[in-house]
Amino acid sequence: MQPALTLTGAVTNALRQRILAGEWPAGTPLKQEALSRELGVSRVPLREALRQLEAEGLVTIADHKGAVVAQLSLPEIVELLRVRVLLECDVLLEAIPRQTEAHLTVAAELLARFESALQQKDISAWGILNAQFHMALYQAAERPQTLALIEQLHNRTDRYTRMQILLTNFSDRAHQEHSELLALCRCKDAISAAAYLRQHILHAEEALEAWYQQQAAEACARPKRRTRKRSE
Amino acid sequence: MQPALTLTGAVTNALRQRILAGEWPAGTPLKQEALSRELGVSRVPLREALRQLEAEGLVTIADHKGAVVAQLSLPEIVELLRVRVLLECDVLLEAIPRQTEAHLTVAAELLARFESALQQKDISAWGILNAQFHMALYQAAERPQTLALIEQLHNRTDRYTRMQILLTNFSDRAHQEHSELLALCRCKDAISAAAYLRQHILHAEEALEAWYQQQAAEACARPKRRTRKRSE
DNA sequence: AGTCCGAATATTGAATACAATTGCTGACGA
DNA sequence: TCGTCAGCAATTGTATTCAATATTCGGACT
Repeated sequence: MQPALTLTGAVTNALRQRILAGEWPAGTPLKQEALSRELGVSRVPLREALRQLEAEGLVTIADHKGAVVAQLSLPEIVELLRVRVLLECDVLLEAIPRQTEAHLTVAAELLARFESALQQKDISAWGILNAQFHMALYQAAERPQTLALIEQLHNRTDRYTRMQILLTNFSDRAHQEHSELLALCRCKDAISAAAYLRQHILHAEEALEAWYQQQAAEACARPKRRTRKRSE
Repeated sequence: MQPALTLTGAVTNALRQRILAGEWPAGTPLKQEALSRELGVSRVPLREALRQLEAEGLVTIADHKGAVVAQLSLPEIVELLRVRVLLECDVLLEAIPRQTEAHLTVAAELLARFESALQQKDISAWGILNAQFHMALYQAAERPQTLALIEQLHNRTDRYTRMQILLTNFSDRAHQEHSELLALCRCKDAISAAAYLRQHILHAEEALEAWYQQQAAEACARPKRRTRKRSE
């Protein structure tokens, strides 16, 4: 994930990171001219980066209208989380018997940094560390293609699950669940770990649904509201 | 999937279709100048299309070296087929209770065209119809995100499963399995259908493994062989 | 006042032009 | 004979320029 040798690659990574960090809310237009000037490149590599990110599901491009940060509806998020349950549980089952102490140490390390990020309310760090912790658990499965798919799913869903954590004060629960998950991996109880992981993801889904309900209620109570230009 | 309003979109679709049709073997270099001339566009939209296809897993781009048609090793194919088992079975379970007569009719139609394509040894049509048949069965699940993921997985794996079918004379078996699958959907036996689908995909995997073994043996027996330029 | 139309502006799409990198060829020397 | 390295050709990467489409804003008309 270093700067990359080509500008297109560098821009792709930079944009991906900034989107994942939540710098722009979902739906924010990504103007080619403005972004390319800001990044100090021409529009050509920027456009290529946007195409790639579109295929990754992070931005949505409408012909002749430009790109916006991808937006997921609640049913869409639920779908993707369900896919994550299927893939991540399967991979975890294969990973646990192969996990060495080294793997677990890496995961524990990430979990510690995750906890400190939670305490400092460092939202963007949270999302990254959460994904990295999950990935660390799966690494031993040695299924790179599947892991890449899972990573893409995280990239698409983490912005939303993170939002849920932040707004529902589930930080404690999230950390506790991660700790328990790691413990189950340590004692090689793959079945229990997979079941627990399933619940972990489904909990996030439930909390997110509840939050959406509340959000919808608020939006309904207050009449519609126009958004104005963002300042440069 | 019509010509698309922008050249980038049109080129993306055209290249995707030609790759899926097997026009170029895996590993074939896709020269920008040659392809853009052939398609009657400049290199700009072509490059954007290649980026998108790379994110879809259909081509591989190496910096400053160009794009090649994506190539999967046997373990990678096995991985992706396993993911397909997980996703497709899950979706099928949800689809069957919701399938109407209309859904089943569409699937039956595709199956018939699939059969005729098999008889005519129309390889490229085979692959498309196979994927479309599977998709038709899942349509009723109303999980568009998951279906899109499954479609991408088909795009990446179908070239290989098709090859396996062609070279192992499993055409009869493939058609028979599809018929049986459709029958199980008709009698709303979701559990059996999912189990059968699982076996269906795993059969393809086994046959493919066998073929790879044989292929490896041949390659080992015969010394290496240089490939020359393709004619324009 | 409100709505509809049209020119001006902003933004995206694509082609051309230019720069940088790769790899090929062949001469040179140990 | 083999390796090495200079220089050229081929290819990709990026910037600039031009064209097409969308949006905005102002004014005329109902």
